Amino acid sequence: MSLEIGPVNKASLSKQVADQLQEAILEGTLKADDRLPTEDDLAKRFQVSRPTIREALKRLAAKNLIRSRRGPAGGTFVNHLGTGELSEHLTTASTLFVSMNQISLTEVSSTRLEMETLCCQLACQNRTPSDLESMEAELEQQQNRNITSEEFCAADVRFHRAIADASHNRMLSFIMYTLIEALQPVANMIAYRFREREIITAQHKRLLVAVKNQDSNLATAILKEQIEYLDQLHTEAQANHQQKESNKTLSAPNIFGR
Amino acid sequence: MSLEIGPVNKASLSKQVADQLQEAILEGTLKADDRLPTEDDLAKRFQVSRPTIREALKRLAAKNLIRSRRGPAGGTFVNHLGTGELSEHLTTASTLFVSMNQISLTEVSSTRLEMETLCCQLACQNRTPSDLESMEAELEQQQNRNITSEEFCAADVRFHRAIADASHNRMLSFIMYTLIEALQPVANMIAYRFREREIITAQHKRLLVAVKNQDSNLATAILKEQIEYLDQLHTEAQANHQQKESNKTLSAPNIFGR
DNA sequence: AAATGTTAATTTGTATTACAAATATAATTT
DNA sequence: AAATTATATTTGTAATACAAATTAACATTT
Repeated sequence: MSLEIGPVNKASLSKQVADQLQEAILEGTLKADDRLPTEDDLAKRFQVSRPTIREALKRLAAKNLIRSRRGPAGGTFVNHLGTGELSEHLTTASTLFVSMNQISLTEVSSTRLEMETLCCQLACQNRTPSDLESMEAELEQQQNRNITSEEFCAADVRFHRAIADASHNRMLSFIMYTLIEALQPVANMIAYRFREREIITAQHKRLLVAVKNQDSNLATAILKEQIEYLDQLHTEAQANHQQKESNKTLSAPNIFGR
Repeated sequence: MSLEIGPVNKASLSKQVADQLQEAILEGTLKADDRLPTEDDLAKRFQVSRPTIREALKRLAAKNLIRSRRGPAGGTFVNHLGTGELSEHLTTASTLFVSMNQISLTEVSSTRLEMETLCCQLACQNRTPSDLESMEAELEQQQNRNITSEEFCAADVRFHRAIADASHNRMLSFIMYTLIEALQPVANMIAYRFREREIITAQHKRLLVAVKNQDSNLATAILKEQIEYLDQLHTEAQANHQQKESNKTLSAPNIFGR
């Protein structure tokens, strides 16, 4: 019998297994909520040991492609990836990207301005009553002076997400989620004071009206105004932050002390 | 003595370890090309077994955060993540997104058109001689009639990546890489015939000149022309493809036959 | 002395086995 | 009949051993 060895597969077994499983998911052989065979089963089918299978599964778990539960009726299942999970996944990647490649927040911010402008234009065309409602809901939260700045930030994020969704272009929403998220640290750093909150909220209010009236030019102008305002705040805040940064000792117990 | 148990950490050990390591990379404690302690060392430091460490490492490996080699002077190293590696990671996510959420390629394509237009405008402003060189290099490859259609597609992808890079906005490049990649299956499906290759290549040639001359209007017009042309080809090809699809039996040896 | 081949040590990759923890189902008891 | 307990199943963790790869040192030969 032919041994079928040939050019030895260089990739590690766990990677090969992971790739085959991922392929099956992508191909649709394994659909959302499908249950994979048990680890023992997989080990038998792939003719490898269980730890190898587990390493492969961890690769997929890191990509949020699968989840697993213990017990009978437990097992490993294919995740149904929605905008949420995937953009979460994107976010970690882009956060990494921003932090490792020392991308200036200016670059991120300018990209966001351009893309959100695009969203705005589309939103003016395609917004439905339900889109306007979700924007309005967030706006009301922002007008409540009793919420913490974290809550205000979160409502801010959701407001901008609502604009993205109103574009009714899911690919665009997907990307915007990431961009908004990537700038979240900045928003937190600014940690809106009440005065700034009011300005932002007022801008949001005008923006909502513009979108409702399908006035694309006005909407994009307000958007530009807001993002430039935020950039300005950020630049101002940076000086203060620099000080804190230099005082900050590495408090986390360093595992890699050498 | 207080037992320090409290609300038991619900997350699995391997996840906790992975998170701590990722944190260390993000924080900068572990820099690019740094070598992690050996797996045995890590096992001792984290007080867990080696398989657990390995599962954690596989999670990071799946994100392309680390690489490992065997042997002395081998070990596990932190990757220096560029646009390429990270977007490769994202590609699976966005491909999934497109395939699972049934996003119409129209949406993806229109998003790409808008974003690449933006890239083009910036590229006209900021392109350096080296940018033009890399575009030219890919163009020459495309003019060679002896390459396969896969190679042509790859050169096409690289050409558009070069435009994205010429914008000199890394965040934008990052997103564009993902978008270009997400449309790669479409390009493969069209599987350029020679006639179409020539048209595409001619468009690229004009595009290069326009970018070189910093003629933003012309460049974006050509881009629009190309993407609309591709959309048209795609629509035509879809009919033919539908047939093949229905004839296609699941040829791959199905591991999950039940 | 220099080049080359060989051996040994180190580190990741894989396999085996065993047990712990969680959880759903079935059986048992009240 | 309801609550509780057993039990079986499946993932999570551990310990250990060996295989494969690769580097470095050493020995051998020219």
